Amino acid sequence: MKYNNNTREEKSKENKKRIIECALKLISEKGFDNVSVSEITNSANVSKGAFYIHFKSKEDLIEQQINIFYNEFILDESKSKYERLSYFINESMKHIKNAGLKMCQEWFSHSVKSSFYGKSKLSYDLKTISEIVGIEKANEVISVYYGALNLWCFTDGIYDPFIIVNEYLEKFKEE
Amino acid sequence: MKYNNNTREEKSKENKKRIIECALKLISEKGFDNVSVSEITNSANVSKGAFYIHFKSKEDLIEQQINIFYNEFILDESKSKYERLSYFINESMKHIKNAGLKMCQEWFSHSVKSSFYGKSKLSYDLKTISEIVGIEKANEVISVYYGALNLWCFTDGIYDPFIIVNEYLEKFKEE
Amino acid sequence: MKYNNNTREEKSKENKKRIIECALKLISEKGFDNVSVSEITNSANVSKGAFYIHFKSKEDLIEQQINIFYNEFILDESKSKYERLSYFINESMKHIKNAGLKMCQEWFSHSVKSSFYGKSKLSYDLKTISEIVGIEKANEVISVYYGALNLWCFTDGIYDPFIIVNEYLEKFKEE
Amino acid sequence: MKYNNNTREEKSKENKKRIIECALKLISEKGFDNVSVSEITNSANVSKGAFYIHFKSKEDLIEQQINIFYNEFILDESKSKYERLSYFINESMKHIKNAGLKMCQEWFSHSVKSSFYGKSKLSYDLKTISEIVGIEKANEVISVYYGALNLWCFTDGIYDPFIIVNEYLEKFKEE
DNA sequence: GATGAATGAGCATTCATTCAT
DNA sequence: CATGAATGAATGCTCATTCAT
Repeated sequence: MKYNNNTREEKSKENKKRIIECALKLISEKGFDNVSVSEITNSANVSKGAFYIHFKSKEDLIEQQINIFYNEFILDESKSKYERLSYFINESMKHIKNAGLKMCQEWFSHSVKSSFYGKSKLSYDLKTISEIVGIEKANEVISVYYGALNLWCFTDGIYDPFIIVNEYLEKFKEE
Repeated sequence: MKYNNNTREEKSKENKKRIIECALKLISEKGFDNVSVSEITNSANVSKGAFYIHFKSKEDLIEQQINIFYNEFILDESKSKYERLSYFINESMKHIKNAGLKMCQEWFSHSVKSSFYGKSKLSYDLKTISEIVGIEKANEVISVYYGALNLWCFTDGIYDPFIIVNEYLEKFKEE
Repeated sequence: MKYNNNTREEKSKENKKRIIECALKLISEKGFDNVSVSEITNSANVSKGAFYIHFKSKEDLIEQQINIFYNEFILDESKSKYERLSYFINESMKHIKNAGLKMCQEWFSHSVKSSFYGKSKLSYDLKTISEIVGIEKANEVISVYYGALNLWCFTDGIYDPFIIVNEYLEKFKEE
Repeated sequence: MKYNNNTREEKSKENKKRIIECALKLISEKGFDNVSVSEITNSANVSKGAFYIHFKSKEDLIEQQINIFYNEFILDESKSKYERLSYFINESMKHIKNAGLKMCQEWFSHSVKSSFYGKSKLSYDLKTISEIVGIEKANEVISVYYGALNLWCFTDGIYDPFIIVNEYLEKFKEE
């Protein structure tokens, strides 16, 4: 009985995982609004009903997943201000670039309208960066960081956010 | 005869104007995707068909209007680098803030996915700012500028883009 | 479990059957282009969405049904050329007359524009008749056969295709 | 005044002529149902209203024009039965082939549903052919003739109606 | 006669969500 | 938990026709 249950639970988790994987793949290819629940469930080889077992709604999926951008970085307090700032932002950006241009565009497009999700990453970034450079400078750093990502998205990948951000970060070297 | 013609044309133009006004109002309240053509025409008191006399499609409306963010500024060459940069960016931002937070969010959301429209503003901004501070610094300035607007959008208006950008621009005072 | 499944499946099949029945009835009364999906689903007492579970599109319905005119006949090789030809064509015509004048008109109207579906019946007829009378005569036989059906359609049923065709077929008696 | 009137009338007639020409061109390219009144008037460089001065409805246009297939042939009584039959049918078919495959498909598609127009050509053909070969044989001749045209339409022009019909007509040579 | 903006019913199709099985 | 048929409101868009000018 327990064994069966475990199997069931595992299958269920696998289903959810597969739904998420397929959904993210499709969303990053076509954009959230242009992917239907049917497409997701077909591609994940589960029923439409299964989707609604794991997610309250289609929105819920993206809201659960958008945290892909919101990740924990362990900051080593022994490093210099510049090193920590650079580490945090570069790691974050690697993470974002990894998810792909389309996914980042999707994230901007979505977050900009629905402040809640933008906020969850934003407030984490703000908190982390504030701890390093103080609250006054944090807004500017965030601006450059988000602005560079924007440029990357706007130009369909032509502008490299790493270059812009790291050039800007240079000025924290001296401090 | 000519007069009559004018009246007809004028009525048509008024209709188009009213459609645009109502559309922008609704879009800035609810977001482009959440406003239907029916809603727009109902609110503008014209028939659905009338919409398609003036706009090729629903997309066409926003694409015609989104240029609101793309504005020409004549820069006074006698001023200092800082003054010109500050003037250009602050005037642009005024323009954008005037259109409203929702409209700016809509613009980000739309532009980030369809590089074409983003590009038309972006390339103009880039060209103008490059002329003032040189191409190397322009990317960073744009990053801060767009990033600050982003922050404004992300936080539903809590963060003031003017403060962030102008604080950043201070460093061009000395140059 | 199996039983339940059957019930569900059966209901679904019944729905599809009812949609087809109602659609054919309406189409034969008003013509394909003058029947909307709404009319069909209303008359079949199902939702509009249900239609699209069973058919990819409105066109798909007629394309699935038009095969009513394309039927397999087993030809007894021991019979004479005339007997086999007569049997094949008369059985085909019975089949077509059964579907009704309007349906046949619909079929002509549809097939004549979209060669694909006309072709599927045509190529089958051609192949079968060629096997009996040889390829040279087959075109003429087909012409008479299709022409007689045309006459039937053109005259809203006044001309009897059986008479025309069978009179023509007489000449194969001697061969 | 009179002169002006004439000019006006002439212009009006030219307009109608141009509308018809453009309409037939478009219809023969795209099919009656797929050509809108707008397309016709745009292509003819007249206003939409002008269309409705000359034609009661869109249907009215095709109904006025479909007579392209219904043409008078003067038959020389001194010729043989075969010669007259061959002349009449071949001239008719030339006429039809001239109008184009699409137009003929359109004619079949339209006539088959609306017996009236089909009948006008049909009854003329029937009358003429009856006068040559007698009423008993006329149906068969018409069947072959219409059937061959059908084959031509069904196969998108692959089957040559002239060959089929003329081969069939051979048998009237002896008579 | 000519214009063309305006109409608005109508269309095919989509899709997030539900729920009986 | 899982299924997938069913729902039906909603959507963007078309287009024959009208009519004030």
